[in-house]
Amino acid sequence: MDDRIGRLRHKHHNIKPRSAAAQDGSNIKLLDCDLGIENHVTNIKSHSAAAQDGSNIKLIECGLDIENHITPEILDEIQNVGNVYRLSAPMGHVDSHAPVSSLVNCLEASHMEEPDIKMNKEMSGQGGAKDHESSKDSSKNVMPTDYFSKEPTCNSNVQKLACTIGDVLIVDDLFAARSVVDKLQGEYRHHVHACDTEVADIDVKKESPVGHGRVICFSIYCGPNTDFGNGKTCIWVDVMDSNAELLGVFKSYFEDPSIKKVWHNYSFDRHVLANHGITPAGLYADTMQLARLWHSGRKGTGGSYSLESLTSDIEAMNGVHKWDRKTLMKKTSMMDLFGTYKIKKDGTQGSIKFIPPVEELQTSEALRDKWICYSAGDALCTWRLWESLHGQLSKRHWIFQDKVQGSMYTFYDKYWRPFGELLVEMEGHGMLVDRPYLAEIEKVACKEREISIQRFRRWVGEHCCYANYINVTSDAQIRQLLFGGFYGVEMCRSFKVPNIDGYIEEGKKAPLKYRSINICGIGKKLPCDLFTSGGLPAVSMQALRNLAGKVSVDYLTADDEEPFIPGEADAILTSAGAQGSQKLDDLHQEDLSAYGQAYSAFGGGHEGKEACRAIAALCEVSAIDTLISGFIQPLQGGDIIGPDNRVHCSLNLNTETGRLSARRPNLQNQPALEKDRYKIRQAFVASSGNSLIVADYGQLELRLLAHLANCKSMLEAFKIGGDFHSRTAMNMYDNVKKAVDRGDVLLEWEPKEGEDVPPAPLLKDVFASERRKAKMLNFSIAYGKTARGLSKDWKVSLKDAQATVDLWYKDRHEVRDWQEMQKMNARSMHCVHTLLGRARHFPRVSGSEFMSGRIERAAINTPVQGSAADVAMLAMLELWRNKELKELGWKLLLQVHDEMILEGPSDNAPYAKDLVVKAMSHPFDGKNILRVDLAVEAKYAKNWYAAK
DNA sequence: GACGACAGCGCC
DNA sequence: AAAGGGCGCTGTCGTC
Repeated sequence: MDDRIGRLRHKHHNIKPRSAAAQDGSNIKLLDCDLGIENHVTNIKSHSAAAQDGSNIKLIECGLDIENHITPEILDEIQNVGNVYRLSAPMGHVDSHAPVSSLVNCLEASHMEEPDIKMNKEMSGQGGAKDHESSKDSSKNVMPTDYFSKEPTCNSNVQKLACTIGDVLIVDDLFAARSVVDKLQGEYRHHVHACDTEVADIDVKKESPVGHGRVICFSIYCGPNTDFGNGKTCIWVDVMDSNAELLGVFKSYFEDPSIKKVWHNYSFDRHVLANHGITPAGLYADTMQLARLWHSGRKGTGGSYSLESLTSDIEAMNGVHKWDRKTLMKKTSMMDLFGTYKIKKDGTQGSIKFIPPVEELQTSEALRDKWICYSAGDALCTWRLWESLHGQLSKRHWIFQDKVQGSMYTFYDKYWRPFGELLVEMEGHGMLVDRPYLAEIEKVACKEREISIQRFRRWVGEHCCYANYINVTSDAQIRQLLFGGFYGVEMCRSFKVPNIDGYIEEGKKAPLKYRSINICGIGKKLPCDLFTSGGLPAVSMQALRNLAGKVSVDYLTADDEEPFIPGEADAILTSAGAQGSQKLDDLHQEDLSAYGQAYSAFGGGHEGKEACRAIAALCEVSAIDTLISGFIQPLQGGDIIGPDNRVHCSLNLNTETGRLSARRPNLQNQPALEKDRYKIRQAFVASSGNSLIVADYGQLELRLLAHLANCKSMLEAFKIGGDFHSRTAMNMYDNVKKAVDRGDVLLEWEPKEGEDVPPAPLLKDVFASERRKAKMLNFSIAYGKTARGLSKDWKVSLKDAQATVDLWYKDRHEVRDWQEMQKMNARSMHCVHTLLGRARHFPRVSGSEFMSGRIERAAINTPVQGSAADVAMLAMLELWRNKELKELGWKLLLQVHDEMILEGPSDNAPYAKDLVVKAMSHPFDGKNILRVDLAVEAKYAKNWYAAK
């Protein structure tokens, strides 16, 4: 216990006499955030006076409507004291789950530097030489709190490194290596060890460290109270070239599970070490994930989660001991240390910096010392960052189920540390991809794409002489063609395009690689109701569909080729059959309502139809294009395919809500079944003798919303089971309910033995539009979608949309109350919490009570999405730890938020599937503590498509 | 040629 | 003024 606790105790004594005066039963709670002690006080005035006398008390009012208990004058007084925080909740939610307890993290958080108000996305910029995980590591990036960055950059300023060469024990022979390992595994085995590697032969922007990258050196630091000779505390080991065998000496050390190792972005180092046959064990902490837990929203601050960025953030390093902070140095980026300007031909200094290859840094006589300091500094910085975040997270209460379960560091130990280990294993396994299949599919897709392009060009040719030059994947060119002359788009504009047929410009003798063409508007004012954020007419799929209508491109008339539908015969019947009949309708009935807005803009008739068909062809092109360039091609690319023919994406805990994200490639956005016209998911297969189990949660987020809001109607609907959206529709519309009550329609129907036709029509058929709306609302409401947005989507008036929204809330008022409460939390505490007690912090809006709608929507969505992420994580840990599944040979490969994919032997797949379902539906240490059941559906098959 | 902004789109 | 949360990736185009 440090003196901080002592001070707080003292404060607590100050309060006590006053709280004793609290007699009238009013329910105001005082919660000392740092200690979690609750008092009941009524005498607000004396309490606030206590605060004024210099003590640092936080008053929290919770579980009731504060205005009923405190007069405005008193409120003013309290708020003038400073350091007063309050939370109020609507009446009727006194007992609620998150509020009382989950304040604590908010209070901690409110002392932190707030992110910039803009919630702009971090671009996918990649960091230094080795940061596998995205970490903005730009040398241009100067953070507001970065007082180190005032130092001169570049050149040989070794002092500014975290350590000097004199601190570093350089290990480059067997004798030294063995003696160091002896100390690490002997004398210092109980220390916390920070480790870091430097890696060559990898392009972190493209390649996975699984199967790529070679360790050329590594560094270890295990605290200041060590001595590896002559007072040296840092270890740096050269394992390049002739020293490669030294790595083997450290194998037992890295694999020793009893030695507590801290890494910054463990995933990367672990995979690279695995390339050398070393399987690190003893993960004690990953400072990158600690930092995410500490504060999930650093994206907008100008910094991110790179070691450099975190160690230069005074708030992140706040937990470092005082004696250490004096000498605290941030990690300096490679660019600052080793970047040099290119010299142009004329001898002047260029403006582009470049960094020599890491091998050169390590071997160059001039740079080697600096390189060693840099590398050793990484371990040192990681250690200090761990120390700081450990200290800070240890002081934050972890509250789950209204009880303090420990600190947020406890949370890390219990969940995110093992989860981190699990994720790394999953990355290591990867998914097997059937590349020949993809190649086949690509041919067909390209052919279909070409047909649609020709269709479109044929039509364009009637309006523009450069039809063959137009780049159909250029938004700007399409916009120019369709909207030139209207909506603020100039009439004509020139574009630089590849000179495909050798056009020779005036005055030139030979054709140039590029030429410019002049694209003018088609001269008809097309209606436009979608615009980009920049105010220009949108040419997105949605916008083009509005113009084209539902007409589809008919390949048979365009070409003698049969349309290609890959896959099994039964699947063809379901998907192609439906589309086929749609086409026939269009042809035979001449249903003009199928044509979109372009029809009348072109005066109807043949012209109008042709315009619609052409724009539909363009839609087709863009749809096929995204499949080819986004999925089919990259999955075949050598960049991401490992030596084992498997794809090893990286799985990151880098989201605001605690969901996972996947990168290089993103396996979480593979086309879904309905839209997967080429069945890309069939390319993800199990290896020989194995199957995939794909297990899905049913309506996970909605179930959590029902739980969190304690919504009677929703809980009831889930309890009864069946089609949730149909039930929603029934509860929204009286006429639907009556029809159901009368037995005219069925809510849902499970065919029983000997039945093949339902005894009455189904709700989803009879009241299709009602159910569609209900379904849409079910998803939208949790995201905070407004009536305004719905009115746009549904093309109805704001009033009508609002009325429909109100219908949804009719029997779900608890949801509305709960959402209001989350918004209030966000407003007053600047944070909200998930089921497991993780916090998400929101930026303060300076000098104004105004809270942007975006923050409010995030506030109501985060507990839902984040809690679902918590449940998914718990489920994964259950699956991972399940002894039976392990013995049967099943491994987790991928998670797609509410879907788990495992691979294992086909012969026990049916049994394993049941184990998976059981584990997932009871993710809380084998139990389900929620107010709702967790529905899980699972299948097994040889590939991802078939198992869905 | 590299980089970043923008638009757009895939998933849950 | 805009008004659905959370991601990653690809393409184009302007700029340096």
